[in-house]
Amino acid sequence: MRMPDLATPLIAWFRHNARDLPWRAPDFGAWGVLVSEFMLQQTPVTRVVPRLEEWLTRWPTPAALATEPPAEAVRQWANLGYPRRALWLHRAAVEIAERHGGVVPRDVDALLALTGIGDYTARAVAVFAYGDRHPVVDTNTRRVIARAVGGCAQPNPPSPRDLVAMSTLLPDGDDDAAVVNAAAMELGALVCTARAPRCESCPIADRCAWRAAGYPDTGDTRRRQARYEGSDRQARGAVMKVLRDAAPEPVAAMTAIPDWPDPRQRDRAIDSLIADGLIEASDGLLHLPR
DNA sequence: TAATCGTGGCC
DNA sequence: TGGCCAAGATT
Repeated sequence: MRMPDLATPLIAWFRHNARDLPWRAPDFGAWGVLVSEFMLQQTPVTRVVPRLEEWLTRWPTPAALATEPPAEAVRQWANLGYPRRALWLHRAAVEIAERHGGVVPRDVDALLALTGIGDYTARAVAVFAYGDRHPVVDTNTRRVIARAVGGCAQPNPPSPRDLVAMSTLLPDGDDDAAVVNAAAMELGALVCTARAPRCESCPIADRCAWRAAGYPDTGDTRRRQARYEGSDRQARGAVMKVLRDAAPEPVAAMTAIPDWPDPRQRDRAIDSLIADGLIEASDGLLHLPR
């Protein structure tokens, strides 16, 4: 099966339809891109934008963040969710200060060696901050490729094959690689969405394998998210909120979420947060990590 | 490989 | 209203 040229229409579409997002400013910098990618891991764009501005105003460089205790990163993270990302971003900043002279590395393997950076984030930084040619594959891109190339309604679970598939869509030179990567993501976010895709305004509809096949329901391998209400995650989130709001003052362990319906679950949440390094305990008091 | 990990908006 | 979804990484 020959691969249709998707890059050309994607580039043209992106030039006219890309959202004006802060990290797309030409002088935004590698640190800003790195912070934005951490925040964007599973958190919607609209919630990230204001927090990102605050973060970069307070810590304009990795070294600035590295001089602060992790507690400040966790507190500044606020309600973005998955607070371990704040901890990992702080660790990454320390590693960048110590191992890379305070400069966000450009090499993908060096980026992958940083705490909290995986296949997606490493390549996103190398491509969007430095303009190098690598495949950048997020959940949007996987869905676009699954439909346009694979003819399936939904992507398979993430796999190294995704990187190969995206590579074949990139133009040869470095110049447009970043645009095509960003365009595939943007198309998935705005047009080729998970629910109710807007195929009537899709720039590659005329070469979409899923459309050509008549939009078959190819099944759905996704697993349902666990219920949040009443979960350990909810208990952990409640504990973290109490400690964030109290910081820098510590909180007595017995009074953290005192009215939680299940005391055993509350204790389990506290223990797991300590194990994760998100909180610390001393003399029966809980506080954010110093 | 599969489970785990927050939070909030949307339909 | 409750399930689905959101620029993933780690273990």
